[in-house]
Amino acid sequence: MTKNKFYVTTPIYYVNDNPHIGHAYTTILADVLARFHRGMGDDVFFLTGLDEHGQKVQQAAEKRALTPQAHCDDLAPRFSGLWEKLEISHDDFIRTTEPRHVKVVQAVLQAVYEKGDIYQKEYEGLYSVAEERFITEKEAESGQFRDVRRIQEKNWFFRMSRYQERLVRYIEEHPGFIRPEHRKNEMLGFLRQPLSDLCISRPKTRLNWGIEIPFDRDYVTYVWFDALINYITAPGYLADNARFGHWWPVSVHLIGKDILTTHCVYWTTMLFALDLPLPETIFAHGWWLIAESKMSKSVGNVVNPLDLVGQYGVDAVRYYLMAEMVLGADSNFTPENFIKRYNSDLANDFGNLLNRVSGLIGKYFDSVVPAALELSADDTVIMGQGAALGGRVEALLKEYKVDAAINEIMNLVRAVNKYMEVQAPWKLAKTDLPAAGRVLYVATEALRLAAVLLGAVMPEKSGQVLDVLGARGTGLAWGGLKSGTRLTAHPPLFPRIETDPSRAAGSSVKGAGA
RNA sequence: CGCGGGGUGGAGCAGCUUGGUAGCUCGUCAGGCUCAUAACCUGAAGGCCGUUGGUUCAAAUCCAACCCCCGCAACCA
Repeated sequence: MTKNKFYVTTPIYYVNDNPHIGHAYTTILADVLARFHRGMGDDVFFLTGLDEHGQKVQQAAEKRALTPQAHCDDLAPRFSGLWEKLEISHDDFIRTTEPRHVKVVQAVLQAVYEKGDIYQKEYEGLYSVAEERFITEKEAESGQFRDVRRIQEKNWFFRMSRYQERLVRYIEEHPGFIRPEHRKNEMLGFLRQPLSDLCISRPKTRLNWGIEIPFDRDYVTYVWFDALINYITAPGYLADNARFGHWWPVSVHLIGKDILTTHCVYWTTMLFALDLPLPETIFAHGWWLIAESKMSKSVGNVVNPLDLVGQYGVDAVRYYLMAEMVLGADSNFTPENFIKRYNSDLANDFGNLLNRVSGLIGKYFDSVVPAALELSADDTVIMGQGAALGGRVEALLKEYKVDAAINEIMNLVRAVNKYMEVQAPWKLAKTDLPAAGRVLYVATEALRLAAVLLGAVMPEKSGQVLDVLGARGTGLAWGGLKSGTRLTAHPPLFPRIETDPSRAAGSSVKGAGA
């Protein structure tokens, strides 16, 4: 069996930003894909990190009377800490101020310069001091930019226009390159206009918190040839050829739809200039729309999904974000919606199923997993569904249909609940104990498979289920659950969130499995 | 005519490529079961598949026009 490699990235986030649901969503998505691929036995490299240069960082640092580096060092843990809390399993966390990155950026600039793809010219345009960038006429008209002035400045430009035709051809010849499909069309539409060259520098007089351009010490490079390069720095470009060759090209860059052009045009033409293969896939997901509560302004209850982590656990939030959003489309977040999904999927279907089987095995088999000899036709149906699940989930994930993959797993859980109802092992136990044991084995084994697959989405809760079943580390083949294993006691996996105040008051959830 | 995506029972989605009983989850109503976290299972109600024409024996599915929503049009996940 050959190991496939899977290299996944998130964008590097701007260190000055406050981490929010968007950062978290992209990163959790990357984590789920990484964990799924690890589970399938693939060789995985999962990269995330921080963009630490730029004027905003410089200004913020000045305000705090810190060096920019000290400022970054102080802010970086806001992200790395959140990732720890969200159970993110990245393999590398790159910061653009690290020497390994600075080296690569300078080498890349030098190489592209020598190739003739970087040149200097006088640029005149409208500049927004507040936004730290040149803006278009149209943007200026919008009136959304403060401190707009027309300035002239010599800068270095990347000859991006040169690669336009080649890029269009590449996109057309590689259907899976830009996803979802409509984003590809968007890019092709964008590329119908002539592409101009990309300004990649800032004079140090205006900005010095950046990477110095090796062939002109009066300038630093500005964002593109800094930030985007991180995707090749981390896997070892120019530092470790064997390692880099193993990982590159990246399997998928996960991005928000707002930075589509950056990745599909700027980054890819940079790669052309470097004679490197393009990413296999650039996937742009949608945004979470946080519904403003029109009805209860007085309460001011705009809930950030991340706030729910403390209350209901990181796994529940990860599950919700992954199951609810159709990848690529926008989604609405509401607390009501979250509670609905939590209760119906996690508490009622999944968590409760664990209670059902562990309770019955406790009652009739002294908590020892019974044997399953000679499966009936009904048993075989469940077994077949369970055994096929891994393949189905894998196929859906290859299409980036995370919500559908999760639904597929939940379908097995629902089927097992139904199977239990039909077989009624609590009745069988009174007349035919081995038959009851057989049913309970089949149900529990199917639950185990669901838990293994859900491990990518809910690492902690999945682990808890597998611990109860004494099956941690088992795989996707039917039969991972061993007869004779003693189940351990456990509290309800996902206690219901009680929304009916008449019930919420006094009724505490009784500890099951005890 | 700038380019593109979409309009499917109360909500969110699938189906459209390769026309032929409109499917899933949630919600609602009724029943069943009683092992379980008032959970689980079954059944029902609810859709002229944006509008109008066309092709066809037959269209949510193909074609045309129109209406509405959204995205992109050089850097906020």
